Amino acid sequence: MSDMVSSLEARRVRKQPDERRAEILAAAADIALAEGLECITLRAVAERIGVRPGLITHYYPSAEDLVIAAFVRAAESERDGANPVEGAPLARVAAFVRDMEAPSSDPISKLWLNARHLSRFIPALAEAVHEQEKLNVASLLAMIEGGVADGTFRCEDPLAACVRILVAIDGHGAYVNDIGGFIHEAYGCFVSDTAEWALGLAPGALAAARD
Amino acid sequence: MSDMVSSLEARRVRKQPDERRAEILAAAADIALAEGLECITLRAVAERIGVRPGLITHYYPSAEDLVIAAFVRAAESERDGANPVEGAPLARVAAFVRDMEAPSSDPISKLWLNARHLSRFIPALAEAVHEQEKLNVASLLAMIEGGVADGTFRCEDPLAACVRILVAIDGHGAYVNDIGGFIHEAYGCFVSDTAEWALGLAPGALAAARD
DNA sequence: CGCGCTATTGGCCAGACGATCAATAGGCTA
DNA sequence: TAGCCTATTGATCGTCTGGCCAATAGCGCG
Repeated sequence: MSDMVSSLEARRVRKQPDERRAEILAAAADIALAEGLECITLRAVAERIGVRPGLITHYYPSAEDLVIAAFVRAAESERDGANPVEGAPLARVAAFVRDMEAPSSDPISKLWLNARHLSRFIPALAEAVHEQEKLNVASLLAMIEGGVADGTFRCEDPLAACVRILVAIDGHGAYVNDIGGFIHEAYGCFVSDTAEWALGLAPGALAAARD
Repeated sequence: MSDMVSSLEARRVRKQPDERRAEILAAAADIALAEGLECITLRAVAERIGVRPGLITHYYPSAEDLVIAAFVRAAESERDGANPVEGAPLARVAAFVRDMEAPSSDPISKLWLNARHLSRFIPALAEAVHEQEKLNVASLLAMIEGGVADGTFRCEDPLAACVRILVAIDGHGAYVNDIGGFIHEAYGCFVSDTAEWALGLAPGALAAARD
């Protein structure tokens, strides 16, 4: 037990560039979700994976690029992770809306709020946000069009309904950092209510679809 | 012309503490609206009013307190500035909604987005945001209740309608830093549409109320 | 008119940030 | 097993931040 994984680990580990790059990006994405994009510093990322700050600069010469890449990765993994492609349109939208309103979505809500604000100062991040937005639109729009085709949803303009639901999600997410609960229960189910309104469903139809 | 207002102004001006405090707060609020809360630094505020950074610390020993005070002041001045107490409820809500959707509200939208995100790291700011929220609710709720009383609006729960409209405003404002226009016109009039839905108005009723 | 109170200054500190570069050492290959 | 390529380090720089404190000078009062 002379050289176990001691607390003062100083052993230098050499990895393949691709692997190291992926490791750095994963660490940065973790920080983005858990602590915020502003906390993605050379030193914070380096410490998390047990290397020296200079190495982060070596793989990401511009720290700003790492921040943007971390946001993209976090947003992508979130979209891929919780979007079941199976099931009826009503059930899929109901599940999507439920997830968005659930506390489990707080980290991703915080990330989007974070990225939307930071886009003010980082134009390249604004572009990445816009790109991820379009992907979210495509994902939700597909669900809606499926429901319109089989008569479940009743709306003239599926894209308009999609936009309304996504904006509602951002409105809901804007309060993710608030203290205490909100003033009224209408906040907690704002996304559901808006979705029902936008999709021409009866009030409570989405809540009922969650068996 | 030996000593005009030269570019290298070094003359020391002595003011009353109250006056100086107000001057500092006003400068900080200006920065908050124009550049963002993160740009309220001792040096930035000092330079704007032609004093040395140390003086800002003298009046605001905690720079964080100045940031919070600047947000409160900017939010208050905005609420006081554009809320006509006269007119019919329909006209007042229509004007309020129109203002929120207009590009002229971009600075205040950016400020709220900014404050909501920064609340994640500054608990005291989160409290201030919550306080300003309650004031906004009270202001809008009064308008709505007036319209419900005279039969203009048809909604069972005025507070629920108020909450829905305010959340819609935040959803709309979340895109204030986006590049290019949005994908669909449903975004541009999301607040109007949501307000009509929440208040039991016919689609287009608010737009029509803007003579 | 001159004195004293205090608003204001100048200087300085420690800490965190991104970035750069020569020196080092890990691990594959011959 | 010896050696080379390069991934990784350590050290250092310049800049920004908030915060502190003694010294200075503006302005009102006597």
